[in-house]
Amino acid sequence: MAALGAPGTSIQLDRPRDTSHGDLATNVALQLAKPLKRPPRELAETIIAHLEAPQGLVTRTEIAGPGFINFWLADAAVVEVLRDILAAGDSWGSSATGRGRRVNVEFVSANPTGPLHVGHGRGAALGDAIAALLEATGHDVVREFYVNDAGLQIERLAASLWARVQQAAGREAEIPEGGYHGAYLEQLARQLLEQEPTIAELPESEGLDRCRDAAVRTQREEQNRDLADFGVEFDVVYSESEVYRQDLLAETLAELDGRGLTYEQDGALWLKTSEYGDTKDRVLRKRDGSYTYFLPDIAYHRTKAQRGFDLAIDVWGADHHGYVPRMQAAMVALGQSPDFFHAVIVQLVRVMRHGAEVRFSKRSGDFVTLRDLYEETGVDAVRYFFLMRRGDSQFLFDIDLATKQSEENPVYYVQYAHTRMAGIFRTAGLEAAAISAEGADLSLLTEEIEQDLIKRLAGFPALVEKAAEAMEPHRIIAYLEEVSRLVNNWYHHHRVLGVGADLERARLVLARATQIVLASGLTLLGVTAPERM
RNA sequence: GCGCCCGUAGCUCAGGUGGAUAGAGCAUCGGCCUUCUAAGCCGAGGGUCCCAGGUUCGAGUCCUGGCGGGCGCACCA
Repeated sequence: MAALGAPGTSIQLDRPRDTSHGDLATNVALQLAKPLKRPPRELAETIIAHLEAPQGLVTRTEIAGPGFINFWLADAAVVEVLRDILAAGDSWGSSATGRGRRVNVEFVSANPTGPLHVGHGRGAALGDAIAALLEATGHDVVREFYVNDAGLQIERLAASLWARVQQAAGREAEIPEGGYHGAYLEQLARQLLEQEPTIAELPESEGLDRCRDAAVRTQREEQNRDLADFGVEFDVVYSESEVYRQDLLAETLAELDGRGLTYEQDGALWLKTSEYGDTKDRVLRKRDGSYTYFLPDIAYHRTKAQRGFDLAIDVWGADHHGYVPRMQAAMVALGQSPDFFHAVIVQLVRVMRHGAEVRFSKRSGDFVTLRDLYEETGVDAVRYFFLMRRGDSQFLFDIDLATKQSEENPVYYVQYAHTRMAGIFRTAGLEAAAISAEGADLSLLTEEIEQDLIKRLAGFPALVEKAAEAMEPHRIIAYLEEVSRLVNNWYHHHRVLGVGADLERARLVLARATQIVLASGLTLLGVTAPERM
């Protein structure tokens, strides 16, 4: 660069989309053309003339198009990565870029007022995969579920159940305004009455307490079962009632006040969120003296910092996206860095069944639950489907299609590629984990498809880092499908077993490396990597 | 009215943070099973990347303005 009169220029090497443009390419000549006032192709020639590449690494360079410089790597150099993959095994793809960073990933956090629906499922799949990606990049991750077990909704739930208990005892009672009509409360009421026949005689306030506890507990248990069967487990379940129990509201209020960020107006207490990017200030304490739901939420997120997390990620449904700026503002107001709080928005899932959109409403008691969905189509398929698309893209889950065509589901395509590798080892009587690259002559892997496949496998760790950084698990899916396409093609055209001892040995290494990458990728997504199908 | 997200093949969607001829799956059409699983492979057709300007050597990607869709705009949770 110095020879060109542009010392200190950083050269960025990219992997071209089109393999006919080489293994690596740089556009540096195009970028320098203007400041140096020289034609880009001429610059490219000068650059190549001054290039000092390690012996035997680059086999060919080319100036292409308007001035791209393309490089081809020697096959023998490409192939060496297979030894690293086999040596690393399951940890291939992991890195330490996030070491020392404590991350709290909060997701699902469904109100304990009913079973989980498909929208929660998308949040569960996404949150769990983001957590897995962060773990793979060395972060110290806690998966957290926040329970809104206090507040108006819960009071309505308790009142609804209490009414059901009264009805079950043969008394007149009505579900209150805005209450819950689902059949599960009738069932629970009968259950409570069976366990304790006199429960309906209790004074109302005591009855409501009992109903609240029973409803929240049974709903939480059911949600946990639904999630566990979906393959999602939480490290911490944090209750809103805990925020009240520890009197964190007053503490939080005092801290905000101490920073001079609150003021009274119209009899209410406001937080100056507009000073931190929100469109307007928000009320913390209403005119009637009660708190808004915003304050306990701030207090709760404040605990995440107090509990030692460096980063708090919330996976929220799109119906809450308008809430992001004020929470962001509140955290900054409390002295956190602007990137302490990060909301990942997941669009609501629309569900299509029998050609019509299924409307689900908790209060009417008519909805498609997450469990319904995965019992019908399988956990692997549902999780894969939820992660195929970016979280913020709206998408339509057609149950009939997912069920009817389950055999053509893309998840099976990737899993099948994995089982094919397992099948090779099974036929050869080999234990997959025992396959080693030691002493194998990998230079025999000269087929173009083999070289392409190896180059893709080599890119896995970088991809995991990017996907983790962007919190976008769907990138893993796109990658896995590409690797599967390559390996299925390879499998179809080239045999591994019975092609001569040395070549067989080399190809077993490639098959094993591919299996490792496919299994790692699927695991990150929470999808199984079966040995047989 | 204001804000956020989205608009890419018949359908569902990908397209690192601006690069070369815009991709996949499904659907359609045509080939391929005596060989490690055909849940597969090979090939074909299919595109005004919503529209109009702008920035740039280069725009699906960035900026502005429209149009269309979703969601949100409470001292409700």
